[in-house]
This record gives sequence, structure tokens and C-alpha cells, in this order.
Amino acid sequence: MTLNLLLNNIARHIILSEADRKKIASRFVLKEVKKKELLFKEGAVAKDVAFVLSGCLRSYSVDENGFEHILQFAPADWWITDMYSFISQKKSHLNIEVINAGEVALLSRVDQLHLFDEVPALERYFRIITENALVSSRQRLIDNLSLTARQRYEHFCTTYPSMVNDIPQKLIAAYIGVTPEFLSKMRSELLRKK
Amino acid sequence: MTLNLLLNNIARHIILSEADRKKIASRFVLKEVKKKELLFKEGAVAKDVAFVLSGCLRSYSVDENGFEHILQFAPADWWITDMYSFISQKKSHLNIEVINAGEVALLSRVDQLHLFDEVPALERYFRIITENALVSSRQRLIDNLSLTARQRYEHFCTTYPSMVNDIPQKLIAAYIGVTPEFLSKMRSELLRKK
DNA sequence: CGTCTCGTTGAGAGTTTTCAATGTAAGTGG
DNA sequence: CCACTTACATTGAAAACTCTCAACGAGACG
Repeated sequence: MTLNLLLNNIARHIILSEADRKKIASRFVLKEVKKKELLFKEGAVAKDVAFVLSGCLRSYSVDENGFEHILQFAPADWWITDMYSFISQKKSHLNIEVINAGEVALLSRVDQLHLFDEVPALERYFRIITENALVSSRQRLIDNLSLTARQRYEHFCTTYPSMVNDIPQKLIAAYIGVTPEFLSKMRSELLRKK
Repeated sequence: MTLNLLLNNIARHIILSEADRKKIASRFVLKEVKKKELLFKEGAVAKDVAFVLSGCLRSYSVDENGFEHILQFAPADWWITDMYSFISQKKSHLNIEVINAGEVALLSRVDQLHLFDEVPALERYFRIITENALVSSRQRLIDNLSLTARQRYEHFCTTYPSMVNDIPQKLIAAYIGVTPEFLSKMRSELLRKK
């Protein structure tokens, strides 16, 4: 079944009965996404949270000078949304774009809140993964404050080895917080040293 | 009662019966904290999450060059802990220090998990505040990636106006991610412009 | 074959840090 | 309450880091 990746992900954190699985699965909507498609747009409300079944997405903001800054990459088995817009149902400041085509499972905030009442353990699941996301986000903040650009790039390479050769380098630059030109220069310097 | 600030904070997000209040209150331990005291130390396990009843704390990490980077300030009515250590019960990478003396209410992870079963709505409360903390953390990440040091300082001043004149400037520098010297230069430049 | 996006390279400019010196405010012990 | 000590803030000059702008090359795709 298509949602197995999702249900297994959930089952790694809480115990699911067969009835729970059915209740959960019934609330999700499947959607195929094409490369470069914008799943959510800045200015609109992020009605849903997306679980990536296949492919890869990214969330990013555009600053006043038109530069993009990447908040998150979401390969298969990850969640992605604009959390601010999703929980407040106000206008989003983020864009979510498809890097590599695939399929996502969408859950609206309204349906999520219904599910929390129908399947209380699911609220525990989201509490846990939100705690984990908070830890990651804060660790990245520490990294941005304490590491040099060179160290942030090396850190990215070891943390996401599968992505390094799979996505354009300008996206890595927009994630670690340097210009594409400067990332290029760092890379050529790293190669020269070997 | 001393825990009113805490119980009212919780009650802003969920409905609490009198019985719930008692169950919750019984799990917290009060602790007076003195200026410069380290509530949690790097290398130890952050057994508890702390709710600040009065005073002000900060969490920070120390990088390989000995520089401090501040993750969070916690004035009264805020939560603070090393989330990574608290949820995994592994060794902490953060220090939590008292900036201004006051009182905190401590809840251990074990007691928190018991409370989640005793008072299911409390798990909802923590889900909600964790969602909010995630939004803040990610917004700060965006700010660090897209704003100049000057803009980050101005942003800090408007976001935490009460703190600007209440804590040493070197702490603000360690929060926005510049050296104390450079913050001083930015400030003198801002004054000159007026 | 063109077109478009991406990556590379170089020179120059802008930002931020480092280091060292000085001044100032605040806490401590007598 | 004063003298002493310590931590914090300021300033300047030089160095380090990162960006900007412009040009060029390579590959992907229609």
C-alpha cells in the first residue's frame, strides 16, 4: 500500500492498531509532484503538512534582495510544511518547491486536529517528531553561529552525503548560508589540498 | 500559590480541571537560582525542563575556540532546557546559566512522561508549545541567513525591548552572532545617525 | 543548433574579526 | 565608605573572510 512508508514511520514511535492505521490513512490525500512545482507558495496559507513518499522537496524564503535561503530539505520519509502558516493558518512566508519529482501524502491541519482526538497516540507521535525537529533546528542555529563557512560545508557533506551529488550546488550554498560563487571557491580549495 | 504563573500559562492552551492542576503541580520541584549559577552543565544530562517563575536564564554552547553562542534567553513565563539532552537523556552540549536571580519550577523527563499519561491534555500543551518553539527557531535561522548584523541587532531590539538595557551587551552579541567589539561599533554608528 | 541554467574564476569592494590599548562601571573585602 | 579588583564597553588599525560583479566554460534540453 502506498502509505506504508508513512505508517511505518509513525509505528517507529508509537503503537498502531489496524483500526488506527485505517483512521489515519483515510485522512491523507496523495499527490504526485513534478520537478520545479511549487507545492506551497509564499502569501498563501499552508493548509497541509506533507509527508514525502518519494522524491525530494525544499522549503525556502526569499529575502528583500531576492536571494533564496533554504530552511529544509525533505527527501523520502520526511515531513515538510511551513510550520508557522500550518499551525496558525495565516499567510506563509515560505515557498516549498519540488527538487526531484515524486509523491507526497498531504494532511490538512483540520484533519490533523481531528485525528488527534480520534487517535490520541498520534498526537504523541507529532509531539515526538516536533521535539526532534526542534533539536535539529537549534543545532543548526548553533552550527551557523559557531562554524566557519568551510566547516558548515564539510558538516553538510557528512550529514547529507547522499544529497551532495544529487542536488545543484547553489542549493547547498543557499542552505549553509554562502553565495554560490564562494562555495565554488571553497570547493576548489578543498580539492587542491588533497 | 507559587505555581500560578505556570498553571495559567498551561491554561492558556488547554482546559485544566482542578484535579489536573493538582496532579501537574505535584510533579514540579521549586528551586531558587542565584546569579551566575549553572542550572545545567555541558557534559551532564539535562534531567529536567525548567519553567522560569522569576528572573532570567540563558542557554549557550561553547565552541572549539572558547566563544559562547546563545541559543535562548528565558525570562519569566518561559521554558528552558537542553532539548537534545532532555528528550534523549544523553550528555548535554549546552550550559544553562542564570543571568538574573529568581525561581524556577523543574519537571524531570520521567515525571513529564508520567504526566502525559495522567493528564493527556498536557501532552497537547507540550505539543503546542513545541510547535511554537520550532517556528521561532526556524524564523531565527532565516533571520541569521538573510539579515545583516545591523538588521539582526535592530530586530533584537524591537523583539526584546525589555532586555536590551537589562543584560550585558556581550550577551546580545553572542545571541545575534557578532563579536562584542563589532556590536559596539554598530551601536556607535546607529547613535551617530540620529 | 541555440538557449538556459549551473559552476568556475578573478579582481576589487565591503563586512566582520582580531588584537591591543584605554576608559568605565560594578562588585568585593577591608 | 574607600580602595581594589574584575568584568564590560569603546576605539583604532590591520588582517581575514565573504560578497559583488563580470566574464567564461560546460552540460542539459528542446
